[in-house]
Amino acid sequence: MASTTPTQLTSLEALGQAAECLKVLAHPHRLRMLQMLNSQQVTVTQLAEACQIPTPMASEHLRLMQRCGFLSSRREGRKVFYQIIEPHLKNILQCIEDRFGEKPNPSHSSGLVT
Amino acid sequence: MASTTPTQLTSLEALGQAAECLKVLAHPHRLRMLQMLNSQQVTVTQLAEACQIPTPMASEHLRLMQRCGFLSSRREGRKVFYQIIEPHLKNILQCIEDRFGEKPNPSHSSGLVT
DNA sequence: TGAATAGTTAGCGATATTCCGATATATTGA
DNA sequence: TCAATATATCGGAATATCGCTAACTATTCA
Repeated sequence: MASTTPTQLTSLEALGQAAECLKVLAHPHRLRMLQMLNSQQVTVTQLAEACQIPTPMASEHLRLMQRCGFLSSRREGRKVFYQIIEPHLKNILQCIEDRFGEKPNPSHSSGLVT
Repeated sequence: MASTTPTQLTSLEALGQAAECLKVLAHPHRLRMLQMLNSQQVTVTQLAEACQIPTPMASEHLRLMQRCGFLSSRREGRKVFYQIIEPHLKNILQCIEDRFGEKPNPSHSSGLVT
């Protein structure tokens, strides 16, 4: 029988997966890493520096994001490059930037502010 | 000494706020509540039922979402109605549904997939 | 006023996250 | 092989979150 699932809601199971992913997203350092990986190719050390954290922590964050399917990694010499492989991530990052990104240059803003 | 802030990244401070909000989003019951509130007007009890949780927990989730600016509430008799007031939320919910929502009936989908 | 309905708040144990220092692995080059 | 660089993993302490039950407040109506 299971739940009634009144309208056409997403199943709680799927929402559970979504929540897991959002939980991974929900960290300032991981967000910054993704933002960087979204536009450039950077090393783990560079990511760590950009977040002002020790390298091991950067590595941990990256592993977490790899585990949940956001990233893949590739080694080149002694450096490791991570890249975004989850296609929807860019969209979500864009949403987040729309909401939280500073607009230092609101020249021709579309003015959809409150 | 001081970070370089290489490109035009969102500040860690802003990303911290974003992370807070994402943390609030990152829960299956809260996601379902938002999904319902996005399309209908429902009571706390109805939200609790849809999530299959006791009313007090639903109330807690709603309070949390209200605190972080997602929702506002309005009393009508003995019922309380919550509504989404964060304008960007719909966008983000849409992104989440695009990624995690089952497509049981892709009849006249707008097909804006990659 | 008193009972019923609708929501909220409080307290608490179990579990999960976060961050850190220390240690380990992999690669390069002298 | 040894040292240096780049990244990864481990163990643990502090903290936060989750889910629950019980008790409380607000509103309606008989």
